[in-house]
Amino acid sequence: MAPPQKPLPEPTATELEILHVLWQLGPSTVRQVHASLSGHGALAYTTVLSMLQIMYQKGLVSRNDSERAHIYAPALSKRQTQRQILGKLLFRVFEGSATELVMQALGSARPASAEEIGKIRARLDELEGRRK
Amino acid sequence: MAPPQKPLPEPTATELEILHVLWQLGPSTVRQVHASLSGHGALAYTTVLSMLQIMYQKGLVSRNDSERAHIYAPALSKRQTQRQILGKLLFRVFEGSATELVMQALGSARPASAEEIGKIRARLDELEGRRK
DNA sequence: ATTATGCTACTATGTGTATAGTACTTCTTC
DNA sequence: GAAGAAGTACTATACACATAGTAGCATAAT
Repeated sequence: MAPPQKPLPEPTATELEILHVLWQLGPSTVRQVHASLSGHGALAYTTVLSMLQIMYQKGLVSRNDSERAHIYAPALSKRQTQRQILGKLLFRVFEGSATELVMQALGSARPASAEEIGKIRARLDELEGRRK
Repeated sequence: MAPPQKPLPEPTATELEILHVLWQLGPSTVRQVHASLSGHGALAYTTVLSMLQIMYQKGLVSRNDSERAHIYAPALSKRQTQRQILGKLLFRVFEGSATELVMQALGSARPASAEEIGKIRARLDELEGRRK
């Protein structure tokens, strides 16, 4: 079956775990993903296989089946995925107010080192510069 | 049945829509929620009822059934809920990096007015002050 | 009092998620 | 070439979500 051209659903929590592996390792086989995921209450090999098949159907990953062991790769970059999810969240949870989102993020989550704060400031400067 | 004392699950997308209504209107009957929700492809009255019953079981809303028409109220404030969701998201999607989250939020979503940016800066100052 | 109205409880269905097993196929290695 | 290993496809199950209908009870209206 050819990769469907649907509007790419949001990955679920488990799917995200798998995607994180793929972003880190690059294109990988089921076995590699499974190995990288094995730790605590690890998933069965066939479960990872099933997940990747489902994700392929959804279009969340692409796959190369020219070799015996198919090789899966993320359809979208980590950045792109993060943006997509954040975009949805923005409306679902924050009624579209990016500022509220950022303020909450800076309030609840441990904010970051001084250096990190600097990076955020730089970004703000950039935004203002572009805007003015 | 008494309100269960479980660890409060994350509200789903539909549940959030209902919560937004409750946050806006304050404690409300099913009818009020349903009315406030009716617009586009509105839900049936009984669907809203069912949702609220489920949400009550989950502990997402409290309810006062002293009157004939039960009155539902959010269990957590909007702020609290937003934080909870953001906290989970932080790990699911951003591997715990609050800075990454904020940067992405400032990059993708329309960033906010100059005034809003000021608010964010103020928050950063606060954080630095506290930390140094 | 009888009817009509409004409200909740209970039940139901279709779809998605998470999880995994079985069976079939294809290499690889004696 | 027979046997074992490794891989995928297909099937299955249990639970959650979204949606809504029906029945039964309580209140209100005549």
